[in-house]
Amino acid sequence: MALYVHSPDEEGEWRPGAASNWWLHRSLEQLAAALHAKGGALVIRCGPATEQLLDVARDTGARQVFWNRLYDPALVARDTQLKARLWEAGLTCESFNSALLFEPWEIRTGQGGPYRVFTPFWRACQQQLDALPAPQPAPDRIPAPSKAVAGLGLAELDLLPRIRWDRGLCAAWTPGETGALARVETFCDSAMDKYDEGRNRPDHAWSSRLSPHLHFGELSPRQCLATVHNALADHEGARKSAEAFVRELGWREFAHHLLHHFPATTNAPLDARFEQFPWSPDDALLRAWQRGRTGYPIVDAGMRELWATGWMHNRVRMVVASLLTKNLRQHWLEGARWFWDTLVDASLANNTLGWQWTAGCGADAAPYFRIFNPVLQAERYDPARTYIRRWIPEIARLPDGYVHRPWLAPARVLATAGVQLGRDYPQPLVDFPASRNAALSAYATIKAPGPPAP
DNA sequence: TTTTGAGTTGTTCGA
DNA sequence: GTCGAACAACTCAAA
Repeated sequence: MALYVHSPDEEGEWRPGAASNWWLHRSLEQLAAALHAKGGALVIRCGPATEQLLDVARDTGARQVFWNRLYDPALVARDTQLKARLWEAGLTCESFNSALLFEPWEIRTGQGGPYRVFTPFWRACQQQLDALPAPQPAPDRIPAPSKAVAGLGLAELDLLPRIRWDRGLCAAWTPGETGALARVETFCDSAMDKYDEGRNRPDHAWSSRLSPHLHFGELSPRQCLATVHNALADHEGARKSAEAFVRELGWREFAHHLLHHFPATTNAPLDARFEQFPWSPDDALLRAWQRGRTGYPIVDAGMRELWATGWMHNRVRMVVASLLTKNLRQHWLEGARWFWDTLVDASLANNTLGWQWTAGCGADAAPYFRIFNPVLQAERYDPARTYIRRWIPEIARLPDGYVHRPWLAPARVLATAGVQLGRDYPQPLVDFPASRNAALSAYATIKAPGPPAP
């Protein structure tokens, strides 16, 4: 018998957000249907996991409990206690790794410690990739519970939004294992061979979009690996792109490695000097960024894509995060919390790594001068302006030369395109060169102090 | 212990 | 337009 226990209170401050809940509902719906089709059933419960599990075990007479491990710090603590309580109650427990290629504690430096830099971490992983066991096929039949077990209806979990803001999500995604397998097949067939370059292009569907499926366990990274290897046999020319794709799986591993070894980084910078960083909290700036009204088209396009579909292209994530933390000087946690609520692939490990990396306070020594120029990034990665025009229709009629920087358009051009800056589309919230220099100065204030005074 | 090479994804400036 | 250098110095990981 399969059991899902809904217990967001046990996830503390980082309980799943609205977009994650939408996905979860759809995914559970699919899972229940898939189990039913094989003769089984999904029992849904709500409440503290330990009590619910003990209760279900009493009802069913179950002797053994199996699950796949989770890695968010609050859930590790919960599941450790859970396992002890179940053993005390006479149940046999066994947990497995399905979510990751390697357990976060398995990969160690020569000194036995955790890695803080991706490249050596990934080199160490690569030496063990070939030894990974191949994924096993799912069973054909799943036995039904021997007697009826009380459970909730999915709707009782109250996961779907009350007002229908989820239409864009419905159109963009197919949650569930079937959708996940279809996505990975489509990716291998149509985009994998150009992934090395294509993954940077928000104007095309050339990234894998597997992140929410991976996050919800509908697909495992070992399955991804196996599928990619099979596809490689067909066209050898894609080797470089396949490596790039597998390396992205490696980043996911690295994020979990860091979260395991530095669990406080969900809320505090890994680089302690950043405790002193002169952030400049401003609700109006934050809100404009959230709503896609910064005046920088590539940023606003990304924020609107996120709001509409629950997802944003990774290249654009970096650009919007750089603008928020560096040019607008808003705390990276504000960005992390917004992503947490709006992303269907919100993952504590990946979200924490991404935001700390962009803010410069994370694991890799991100050089202080890495501040994305939203105009250059837009021209490089949205050369035909299709991404901007799709998400910012109010400036779509501007000629190519001004779509990425409407504030430079002469009055006559704006008038012809029917755009009045400040009314139809905002002026930039900040001047890029000035805010860039201000950010560089702010970084200088927290640089390593000189030698200690005598 | 010391040394050495290197570090996801960038931008700007000047030749 | 293109290209290479500069942008600080530091920390990490391995030899």
